[in-house]
Amino acid sequence: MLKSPDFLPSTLTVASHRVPLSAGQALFACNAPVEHVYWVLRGEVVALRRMPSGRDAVLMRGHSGEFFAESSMYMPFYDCAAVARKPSVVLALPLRTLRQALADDGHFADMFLRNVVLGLRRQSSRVERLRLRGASERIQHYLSCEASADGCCQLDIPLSEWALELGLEPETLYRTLRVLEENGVVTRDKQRMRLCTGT
Amino acid sequence: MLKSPDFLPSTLTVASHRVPLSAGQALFACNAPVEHVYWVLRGEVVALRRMPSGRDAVLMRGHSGEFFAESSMYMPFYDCAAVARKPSVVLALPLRTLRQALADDGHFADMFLRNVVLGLRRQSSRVERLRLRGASERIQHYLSCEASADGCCQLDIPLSEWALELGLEPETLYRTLRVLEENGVVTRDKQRMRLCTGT
DNA sequence: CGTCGCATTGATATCGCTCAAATCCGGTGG
DNA sequence: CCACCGGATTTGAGCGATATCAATGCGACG
Repeated sequence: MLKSPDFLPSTLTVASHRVPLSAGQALFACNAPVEHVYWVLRGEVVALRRMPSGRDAVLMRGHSGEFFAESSMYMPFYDCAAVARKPSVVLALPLRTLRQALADDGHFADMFLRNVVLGLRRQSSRVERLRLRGASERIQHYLSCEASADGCCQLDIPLSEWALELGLEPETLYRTLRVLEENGVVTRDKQRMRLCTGT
Repeated sequence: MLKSPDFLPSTLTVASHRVPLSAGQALFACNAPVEHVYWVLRGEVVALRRMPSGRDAVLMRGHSGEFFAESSMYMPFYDCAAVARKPSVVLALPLRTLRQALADDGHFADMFLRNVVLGLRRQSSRVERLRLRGASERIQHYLSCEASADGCCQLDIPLSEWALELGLEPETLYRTLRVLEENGVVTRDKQRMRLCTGT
């Protein structure tokens, strides 16, 4: 689980260092200079912005096996803070070395771009999903987008987590799922969903 | 308005071609081979997936001055269709030439990555905003994120469009904005907003 | 002057959130 | 093997925020 991505060039591997984080611990502060891009080895890290109301808005989220804070790599200073949500370990990649590697190593540049591009795809899909009104629309959008070739969708998270992903409360998800099943729109076996074809 | 991005290398400019689209016209079909990445010169293009229910789910949206379908550049076939929502003009960049340019032209590769990365940032910010419950929270999140250094926010779109961006109905936006003004949380002059600091 | 799109306000219906309680299920320890 | 526990899952009841429907004002533009 603590493996670096296999496409990292040796220059980056050598220059990087691991940062263990306990739950709640800060990775970087707002207004700090951007000096690293991170790869999440384990756990979960979130980018937070303090809103005038005093509440913290989550801007971004990084899970195991994802880059984190790569969207700040073109800015001099962070405009948000980052803290670990769970006990985590991240790999800190120095920005200078990263830029050099992107320029020198075509294969790495391609893989890096690929990661960012796929992340963009995922986020865009989420945006459109969250824009939908109604729980059942969001559920169907998700299943339609994330289903494999056979039309099934194996969730590896509890439904209560899925609810958050969909921007719903767990109770609403349970209820709506039930209705969709009754109407034959989806079939379900534990955490294996299937969106049924038809009208 | 129909200007290509200025960082396009000449090889791409030469190899590209403009595609005018009427409202509702298809740009590419699902399962078609991925042969281009697009730059939206004018209008709006959306990526659609037909849901089993028969409805179309919007996966992605491209506006003027944005790349479109770049997230498919690592896939052999499109898994969604694309159609213009308004009369539009897009610049079609051949994928082969694009890849070559990314490999050969470091500056272009950097600018391209920059575009994708900033797009990712924008989408991530939107995701977290749409996750917020309540119209006023979303409004404040937006203003807090998009405000310039002086804390002001000049909207270049009608409020009704802003409402869609926020995942709200226009009426709700008008009303909530009114309440926020009355409470002194925001000041407003036509389409110039300002989020007031304080509790 | 008429029309059209945007902005605004009112009244009402609806949907999802909240609080609450019961059940299920996997894991743990006796 | 069984009792127990905590988290996940269900289901119920009621409330509040937002969508929806409707009507009016308003400014741009032909």
